[in-house]
Amino acid sequence: MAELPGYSIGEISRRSGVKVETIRYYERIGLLAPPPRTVGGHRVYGLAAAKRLNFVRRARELGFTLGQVRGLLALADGREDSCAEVEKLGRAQLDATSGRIADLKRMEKVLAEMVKRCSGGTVPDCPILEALFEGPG
Amino acid sequence: MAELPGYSIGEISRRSGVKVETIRYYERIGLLAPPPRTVGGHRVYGLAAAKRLNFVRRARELGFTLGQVRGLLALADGREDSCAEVEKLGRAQLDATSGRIADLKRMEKVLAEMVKRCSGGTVPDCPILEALFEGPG
DNA sequence: TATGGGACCTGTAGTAGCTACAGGTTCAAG
DNA sequence: CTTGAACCTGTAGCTACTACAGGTCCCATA
Repeated sequence: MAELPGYSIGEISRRSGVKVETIRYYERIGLLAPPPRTVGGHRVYGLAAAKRLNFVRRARELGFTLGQVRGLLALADGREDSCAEVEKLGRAQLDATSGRIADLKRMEKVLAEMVKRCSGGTVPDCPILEALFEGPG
Repeated sequence: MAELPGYSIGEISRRSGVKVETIRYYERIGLLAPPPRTVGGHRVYGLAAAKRLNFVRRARELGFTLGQVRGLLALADGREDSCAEVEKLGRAQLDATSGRIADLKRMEKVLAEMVKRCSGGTVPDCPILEALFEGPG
């Protein structure tokens, strides 16, 4: 009976791009199933773990919260007709992202205006501070 | 000797748009000077406090961290030739904001692509989940 | 086979920036 | 004078990690 190849947490970290501490954290909060251990207590992973962690990392990079990632993983696991659900989550995330961009663009505009007004040289009263004090309330 | 008008924390909260708990929090972390109290222990503020809190709120809305806000307030207080410093902070914040927008736009693009691919109807294997599993590593 | 040192282990505490209690006191209107 | 809304303190919780401290394990080399 051939042994399955086993990977240490460090190895799986390298393969997934998720830090060792973060992997342990994910296990602690129940996002990841606890893997088997060596006699000495070290975690031993299969390649599926790296795939799963890669999924988590990607989703996090796209702005999904860990709660949402949990949902996505559940959908991915029990796969019957989950696609519509997944699409809903994806769409919601897309909307949230677009909204966040709009917010930041407004901020960017105000900041650019502030900085521009400041660039005029030495001003007695700082226009940036004025802008912050006098801005809409 | 006329008494200065005094405002309760709730009043100042309404005037500044900063929540009561948050005002107390700001005081606790030393962002705000502790105001005088009534005999019974209630905080009594002047209008300057509302102005300052308004400043903080505006700066926070523009994405400055509390540490940066602390810096801005210090610059605003000791006002001699601080304008250049303030401009530097503003410019840095502008850059950070632009960078964040660029990040989010990348995310938005990927999400939009994922969702679009999903919209084709009933698909056997969910393209969103695929994208998350198979994405760049 | 002994050993050195890097990788691993657990558990706890810290980060930002609030928010939400619990359990009590004060203030102001009626 | 009574009621009840607003205030008080102090602590714990939230998200998503990150950083220790203080120990143990694994394995390549001598």
